[in-house]
Amino acid sequence: MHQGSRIEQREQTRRILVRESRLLFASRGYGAVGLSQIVAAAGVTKGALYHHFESKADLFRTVLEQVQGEVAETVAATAEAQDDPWEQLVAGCRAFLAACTDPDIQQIMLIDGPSVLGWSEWRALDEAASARHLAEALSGLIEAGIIARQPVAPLTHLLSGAMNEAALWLVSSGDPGDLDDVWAALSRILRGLRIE
Amino acid sequence: MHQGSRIEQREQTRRILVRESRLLFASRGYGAVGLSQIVAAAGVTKGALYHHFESKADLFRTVLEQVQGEVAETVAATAEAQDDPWEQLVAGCRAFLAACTDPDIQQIMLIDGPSVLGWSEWRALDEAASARHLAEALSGLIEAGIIARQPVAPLTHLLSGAMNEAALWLVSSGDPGDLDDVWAALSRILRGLRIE
DNA sequence: TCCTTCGCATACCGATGGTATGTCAAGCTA
DNA sequence: TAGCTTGACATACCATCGGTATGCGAAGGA
Repeated sequence: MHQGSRIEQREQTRRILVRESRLLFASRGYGAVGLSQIVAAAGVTKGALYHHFESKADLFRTVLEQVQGEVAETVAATAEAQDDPWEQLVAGCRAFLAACTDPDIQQIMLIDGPSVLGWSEWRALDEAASARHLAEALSGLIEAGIIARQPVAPLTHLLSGAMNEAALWLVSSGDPGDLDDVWAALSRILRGLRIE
Repeated sequence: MHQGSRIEQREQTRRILVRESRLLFASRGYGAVGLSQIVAAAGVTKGALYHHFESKADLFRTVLEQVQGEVAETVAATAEAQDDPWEQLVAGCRAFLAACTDPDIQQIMLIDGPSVLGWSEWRALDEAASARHLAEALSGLIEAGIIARQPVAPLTHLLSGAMNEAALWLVSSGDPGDLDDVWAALSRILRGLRIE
């Protein structure tokens, strides 16, 4: 069991706690998961958990940051594969929508996140991970004269909220064909932003 | 204390429980409110609470339905004051945005709702209260040839999610002038839906 | 007037998140 | 390498939580 140096052991324990709690939070929801289940799945005790995290919510925050980081990375990579700034926005939105079509990611990032951490803190984390890129893309397009000059923050949140809710609906609807319909509608909205 | 007939007394106790728990849920959030605080504020005991509701989540559901009902009523009344179907949509969206710019309503309807009841149940309640009207308005405008023919459900959720998130941001931003900016951006999106 | 019903209070329960303390190995020091 | 310190946990414990079982007294039908 115990092997490796202290910092290696420390990081491994922490990684296992994050990994197992992420699985549990995703599958059953934050409220329905007890610390006892988490530490049992991780093969440690509550002492270890509270040695690494200061509360159950703090552990959840770490998990949420990890999930948001992965989503943001995927979206950024997809967007950067495009050359044209407009195509970057479109590809990024499409990638975000696709990434959020994962029940585990939804449960942590969209459903429990705001309730557990409070909306303002959730917003700050989302801002740092994803929304900032969207806002930058939009303001770039404004500077380039592609879309009408306007404050970016409201538009960012309108689009972000639209995609979040649409992704949640997509999963609950069950019909995979709905993804095309959602994307068609979102594309129409995005296209409507362009100066004719 | 005890006065009136049995059904009057019953309904009064129930109303007080809903009213007080609504205040607490709104101000502190579902998770941070204990049943002991609720029954203390209502001047009853847990026995009374569990005589009327089968769980804490069940009580919250009743509160949520009340909040959603009030919002839906306000929105519907505002929309119906307009004659033109397009103006009804615009006025309804504006009224919804304004109604959701209330921290108490947000905490219950937008933040805790999906987490406490699960997203699918929250969606069903929202559908029954508000989203159905939005969907009907949109499909009416499609039939009238005002906006492009397309599946209504995706568009409904995109717009609904956009307004929810925008309302949350509005409150956190603090600047009341942002409401105009959000409305301008939302108006642009709505206008973009029209067939040119 | 008796008796049933029912709205609610009281008393209690297991489980939960959180804490205080104990323990033993890793790693520095001499 | 003996001894000491640090730190990564485990163990034991606690207050409070949501939830339940039971008791009780008034309302309302017989």
